[in-house]
Amino acid sequence: MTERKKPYPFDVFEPKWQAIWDDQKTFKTPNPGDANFDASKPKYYVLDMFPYPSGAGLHVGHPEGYTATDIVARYKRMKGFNVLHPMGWDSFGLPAEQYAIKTGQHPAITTFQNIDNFRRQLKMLGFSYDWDREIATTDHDYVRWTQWIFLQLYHSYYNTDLKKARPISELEAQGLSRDEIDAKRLAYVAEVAVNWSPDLGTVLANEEVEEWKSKGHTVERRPLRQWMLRITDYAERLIDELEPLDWPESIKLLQRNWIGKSEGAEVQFTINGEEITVYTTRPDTLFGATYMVLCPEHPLVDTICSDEQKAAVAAYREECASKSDLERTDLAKDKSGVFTGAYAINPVNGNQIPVWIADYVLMGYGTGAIMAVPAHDERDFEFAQKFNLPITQVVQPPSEDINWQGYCGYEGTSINSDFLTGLPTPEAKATMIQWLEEKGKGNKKVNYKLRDWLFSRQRYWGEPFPIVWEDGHHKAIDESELPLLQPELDDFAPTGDPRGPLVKATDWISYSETAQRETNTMPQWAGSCWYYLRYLDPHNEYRFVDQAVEEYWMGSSKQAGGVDLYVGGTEHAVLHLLYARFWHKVLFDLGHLTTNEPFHKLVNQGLILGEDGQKMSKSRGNVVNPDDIVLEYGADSLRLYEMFMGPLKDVKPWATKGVEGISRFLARVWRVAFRENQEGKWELNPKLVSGDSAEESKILPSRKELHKSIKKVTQDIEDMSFNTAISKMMECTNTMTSAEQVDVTDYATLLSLLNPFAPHLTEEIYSQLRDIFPQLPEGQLCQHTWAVAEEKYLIESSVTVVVQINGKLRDKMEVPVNTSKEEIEQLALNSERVQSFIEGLTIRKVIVVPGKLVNIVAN
RNA sequence: GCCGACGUGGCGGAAUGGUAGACGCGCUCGACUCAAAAUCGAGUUCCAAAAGAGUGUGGGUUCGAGUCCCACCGUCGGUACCA
Repeated sequence: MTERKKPYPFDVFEPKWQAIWDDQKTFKTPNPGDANFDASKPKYYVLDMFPYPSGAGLHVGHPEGYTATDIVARYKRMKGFNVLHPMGWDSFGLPAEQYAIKTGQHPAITTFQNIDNFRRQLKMLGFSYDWDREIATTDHDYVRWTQWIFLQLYHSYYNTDLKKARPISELEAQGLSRDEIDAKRLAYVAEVAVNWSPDLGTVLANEEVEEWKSKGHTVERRPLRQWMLRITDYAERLIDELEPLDWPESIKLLQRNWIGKSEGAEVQFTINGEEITVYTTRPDTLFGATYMVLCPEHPLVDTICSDEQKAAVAAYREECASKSDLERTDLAKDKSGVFTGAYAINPVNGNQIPVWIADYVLMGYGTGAIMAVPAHDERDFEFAQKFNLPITQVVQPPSEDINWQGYCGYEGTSINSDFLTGLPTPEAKATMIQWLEEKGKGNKKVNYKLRDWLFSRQRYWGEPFPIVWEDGHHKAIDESELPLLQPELDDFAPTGDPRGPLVKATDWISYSETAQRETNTMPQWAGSCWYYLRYLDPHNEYRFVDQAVEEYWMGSSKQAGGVDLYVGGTEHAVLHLLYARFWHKVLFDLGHLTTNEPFHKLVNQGLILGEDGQKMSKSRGNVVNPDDIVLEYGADSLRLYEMFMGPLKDVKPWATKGVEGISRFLARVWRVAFRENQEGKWELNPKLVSGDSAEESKILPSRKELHKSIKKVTQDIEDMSFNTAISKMMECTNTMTSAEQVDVTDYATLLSLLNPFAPHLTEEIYSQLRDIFPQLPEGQLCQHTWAVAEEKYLIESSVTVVVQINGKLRDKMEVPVNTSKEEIEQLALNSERVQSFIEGLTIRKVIVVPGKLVNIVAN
């Protein structure tokens, strides 16, 4: 790359201002109780999703959201808010651990190096974070409180009457047994089928399986004893309390679908005198239940299976057990199953129906058993066809055109259904539920797709559980023993032992003569579940966050949720945002927090694609490195370009030519203030004037444009429509560029509008101008008050009114602002062009929109 | 399959139901220069221009539709036997 002259000297002043902000702690935010805290100002908490500090460094996607929040943060400060704008690191994670295994280097070392690199890159972009609040989830001090929160979960249960978490001590007081209590904890142990990767030596979340498989790792299904968090108890609240939040409707929907609420009934069938419960959303179709299906893992399978079918059933169960969730769904097209030899009695008509097992019924949802109604369920229909099972129609579709066979989901009228016959579906459902409840054969039931959260991992680089095992029972260690750090290990490699690599630390494991430590660690989600709370009070040694501080930053009497603005990618629409909401609610229930929701307003930035319109990836070779862009065009150009590309939430392709355009714009802003002299030095542009040297007529066009810009930019920032704000500032700059004179205060005001977007350039120009024009207000622009548009400069004396004939544009005319409707109509009709078009036509109607247009309807 | 978002110049994108294409990129021409770069100025939806056409397609509502309604097509994202 050849070194060419910079269009303006960003390479000199950008590092200079970054150093000033660092040294003077310009963006340090005091807490309530701190010396220079101003309680009269309203608060505003702007949060970014903190990054995982990968070895690859910052991606251009990071500065997109981070610039948006930085603009808002700087704007709100100028508007007179106490602004909290922190940054930190989500620094536990599998990649660091894999790298450690490969190189033998401790993951803490690479993690710290990566954090240093990320911090350098973020500072290079001039974000106004309060770096004194920086945290990393791997900090010992942070781990301590993550573990403390886990203990809050461990020591709580969900009280279904109060619909909130309550301390376990309440159950102890009720005299419940140890096992009964353990079965109610929000953090509990269960034997579950997991995705185990022998070569990674850990279980993986369902959504991680694909990724690691593609990297050549093997993943298998096996039952393991795991820590679980009882998020399902919160399913209802996680749906209901989403409602008042200012989130994109599509994200709310995504969460609702993920939680998957459905309303129906549980129905008791009997097999050989034993009761078995099924769940259905269509109790009105009970008369059409012609067979029953249990999932292969159902506990009743062994007891009901007939001798003749034992071998076949056992073979089928084995086949299913070896399949992963993924393989099971891959084979979704083709139904498989085996007859158990048993028959169930349908409670509504006493019919004997065959009981099958099939893998299209899942253990984890409902009761793991279904009544099959092949006439009105697509899957049951397929299955019944394949195995020649009877099909009985019990719902008449709403229209003759609809084929009832296997057609599901419609509501119609019950037929062939005894006491339900003739009833429309909603009434039939209600009637059936009432009948079941009266006979003690079933009840109304709400079900959720959401499963409990599998919370353990078999990794080294994660928070250890503050738990020990004694006599086969788990128990919490004391809070005073926190943080419980991982032992030092030279070898982190997986052993194949499903307890994880920590089993190698024999000294560490041994807690006492009789007790041993839990060797599982927490998933990466743990740290990201509450980091926004630790920012509030990051150095507190006594509490995870001080109560008064938490109440100030998170509390609000008017809105739901504490963080005023949260910006991040859609990839976290469900998991992170659901997990964080869950933890927040538990802490709220236990009295530790003031709001029941963490994030009031959520905005998702859109993905930035490569120049080729494809997703950026190393293999495609279309990755843009922010370091390169900053070197060539400067940080302000990168910031501005990413905001100018298009609406924040849209997916949009990168174009380096576009960065050049933005760089030209910033150079134009610079050249309103400075011009190059003979020696190539920048000197004051003589068009900048003040006081007596200003000629009203020469400075007025710029001033008018400026005030329009103030209005537009203010509104656009409020709407987070940054691209249009920038185009308005471009227009204003263009006006000043071509003006003969510009009043220096007008120009300074433009700089203050641009300051949140391009902080380095604007501070540099302003500080230089203040040396020449001492009448300008003191201090950095970012500490000034946001400009207010003056009405007198917004008023125009005349407007362009367009004249349409039958909706087609035919003429334009310039009229004084206050011209009456009647006058405008007359002027339009008198226009020569209009005359030529309406010649020979009859005018039917004339519509006049004052100040805008005239539409003449004629034929 | 289902759910959601989106379809506007050569490109990124603007448009409270009221002048479609702001602003920027690219391109063309001009000024400056020995020359180039940079910069500044003019132009740039299509058609040679007038007329006309034009916001994925077809209908509808309206004096007037990119915008509202119905149907369809396409692209992207999420989800996947949830009974």
